[in-house]
Amino acid sequence: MEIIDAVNALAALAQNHRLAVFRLLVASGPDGLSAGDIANRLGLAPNTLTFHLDRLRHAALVTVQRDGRSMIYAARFDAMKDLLGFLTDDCCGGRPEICEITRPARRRSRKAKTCG
Amino acid sequence: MEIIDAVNALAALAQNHRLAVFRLLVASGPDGLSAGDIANRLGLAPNTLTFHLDRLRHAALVTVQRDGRSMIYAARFDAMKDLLGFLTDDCCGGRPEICEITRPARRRSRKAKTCG
DNA sequence: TCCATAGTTCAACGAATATAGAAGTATGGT
DNA sequence: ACCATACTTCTATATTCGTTGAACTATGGA
Repeated sequence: MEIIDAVNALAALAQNHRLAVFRLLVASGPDGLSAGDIANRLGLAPNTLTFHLDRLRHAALVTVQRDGRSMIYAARFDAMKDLLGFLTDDCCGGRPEICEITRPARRRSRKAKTCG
Repeated sequence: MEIIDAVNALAALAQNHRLAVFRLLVASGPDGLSAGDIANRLGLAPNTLTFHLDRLRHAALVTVQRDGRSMIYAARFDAMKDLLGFLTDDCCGGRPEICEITRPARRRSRKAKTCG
């Protein structure tokens, strides 16, 4: 991942509505949601939502797919993973004992693969 | 972490110079770097750099400390960790078998706490 | 074909952003 | 006290961003 891609992804997420949309899609899993569902849940005007979904799409953070009259949007988990990895690249360069960043918080047991 | 905090942090990182600064600080570890060092390495004008460092500081992503005439900036690893966690909260809600996001790639062994 | 539904595109506007130049503040050395 | 160094603050400006209202496209049903 190049820095320009990371900046685009971060800029796409750096807005309250877009971040809410993306998190909603992340929580919804690979099946995604229709634009209408997203608009209803977040209380956004359809054209405003299109604007934000476009930004997420151009940043490669979501995919779209038509289903009848609906457009189904879904989070791109691979892109998300790339971004998180990029942010922590070369962390503490050479002093790994300091860096605990990518350890994703509450891992309560090996069986409970929490996603958070 | 509230969504507003996440948006602020993401917005702070969503700019090529700021992302470069932050990654440089992340790679430099807890000792940080002086503003002058950062400016030299990244080729930024001092006032421009101050502007960007301010944004990172207000987003709680870096700390500052005076050392003689120099200002020493360092990454806040705790804030970074919080942000990454927030992005993946409730991931795939209820279907953890799908979600591999927060698994930070190469974890070669439990002893080698790689930072990437 | 006619119409409703589901989204998208376009134009306009106020607000926020990034940068540069100039001036200002604080520390250290002589 | 004087000066240089190291940053910061102030002012101005061009650019980008987010929202709205209106018009437009595409699909599905009667």
